[in-house]
Amino acid sequence: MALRHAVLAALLGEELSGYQLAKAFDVGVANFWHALPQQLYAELARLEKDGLITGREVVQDTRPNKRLFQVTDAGSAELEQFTATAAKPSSIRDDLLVKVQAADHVDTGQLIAQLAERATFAQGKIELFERLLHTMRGDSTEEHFLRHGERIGPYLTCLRGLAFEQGNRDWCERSAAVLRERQATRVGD
Amino acid sequence: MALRHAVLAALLGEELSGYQLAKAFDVGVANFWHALPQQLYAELARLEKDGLITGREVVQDTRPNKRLFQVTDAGSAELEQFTATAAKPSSIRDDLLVKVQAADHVDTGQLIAQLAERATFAQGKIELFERLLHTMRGDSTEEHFLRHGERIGPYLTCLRGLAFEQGNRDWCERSAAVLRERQATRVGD
DNA sequence: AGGCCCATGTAATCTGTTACATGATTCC
DNA sequence: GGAATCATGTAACAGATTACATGGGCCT
Repeated sequence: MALRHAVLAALLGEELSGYQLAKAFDVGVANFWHALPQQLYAELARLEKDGLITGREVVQDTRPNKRLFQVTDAGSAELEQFTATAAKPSSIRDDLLVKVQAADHVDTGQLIAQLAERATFAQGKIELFERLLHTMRGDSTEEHFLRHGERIGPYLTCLRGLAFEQGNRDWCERSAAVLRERQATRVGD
Repeated sequence: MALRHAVLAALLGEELSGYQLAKAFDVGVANFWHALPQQLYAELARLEKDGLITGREVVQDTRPNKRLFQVTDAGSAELEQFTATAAKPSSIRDDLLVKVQAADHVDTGQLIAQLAERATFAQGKIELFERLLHTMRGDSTEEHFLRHGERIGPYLTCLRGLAFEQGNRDWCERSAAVLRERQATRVGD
């Protein structure tokens, strides 16, 4: 039941609509959790029913109306309690790693192509995260912002996302290079 | 349907029983995928039914009998095909990140404690992965092993696992330090 | 005219987790 | 004597993904 808490955490600083939340939880941005729009709309309905968030309708003329949600006191308390319970460690679950595990038994060309593609994707996220970090800290240095900034939670999670994608990029490039070199060696044997 | 392929990839090099697989996919070891024993037994049954693996009974007197599974030609072909399809990027999904996202609104002491605990856990995995890597490459250097070793797939995925846990450890320590310093600052204000 | 963005959902299916069940052997 | 390890599952439930549905406005 952690999506529940992820949504609460996302709504802490700002009122958001389901649609805006969906963008924040999308693969392109999600720096601390990932979920699809359908899950989010369902979760928002449940959270509202349970009184942990409240929604207010915002009428728009040029676009469809939307509902903005904010966390209630009960929601805050729920998050507080969640934080107090032990977290189980997260683990990797990645299609690409499965393919690399089988690297010695499958088509190397395909694998190298996919590693290159993933490295590019990771690079894109790295640049996005760097922009986000810069926006959050404004003109301060990171050091100063982390000491004196008002809201550092999102900054810290974004730092983790950044390091994760740097890890992905570096590992993809290294693995692709290794596989390429072995291809060349085999030909030369 | 990637658990299916993760199991096939794990069985590529060696015959394993459900129990042995379960240990390999456990949180403590899993370097490229994670799954519980129940999932694995179910998946093995399905894979065997579909002819992608075959099992053979091994009778033991001092321990319960076990079934060892190996990948069939059809299983290999399935993996090959899986490798050819595009992989969707993996994303982070971690309770601890959710808590840090809410760092500015929840009990800081609790959070610091959990970050410290996670850092210790990560350190344990780092040491485990380092031992595993050393075992796999034997007396060769990493460079030499990756160029000329026979089976490098598991080595590469283990490298990713290692980097991931180093990232976890470093981030946990950094975040805990930041939160601790802010606590101190607040008291001193 | 075609495609993307805003905005919200329902329904069916697939995957993953939690709880439960059994029973012998080895280690402390 | 009690805990951990070996060894294999079933059943119920929770969570996530895929497919489908709707409809106006904006951009090229």
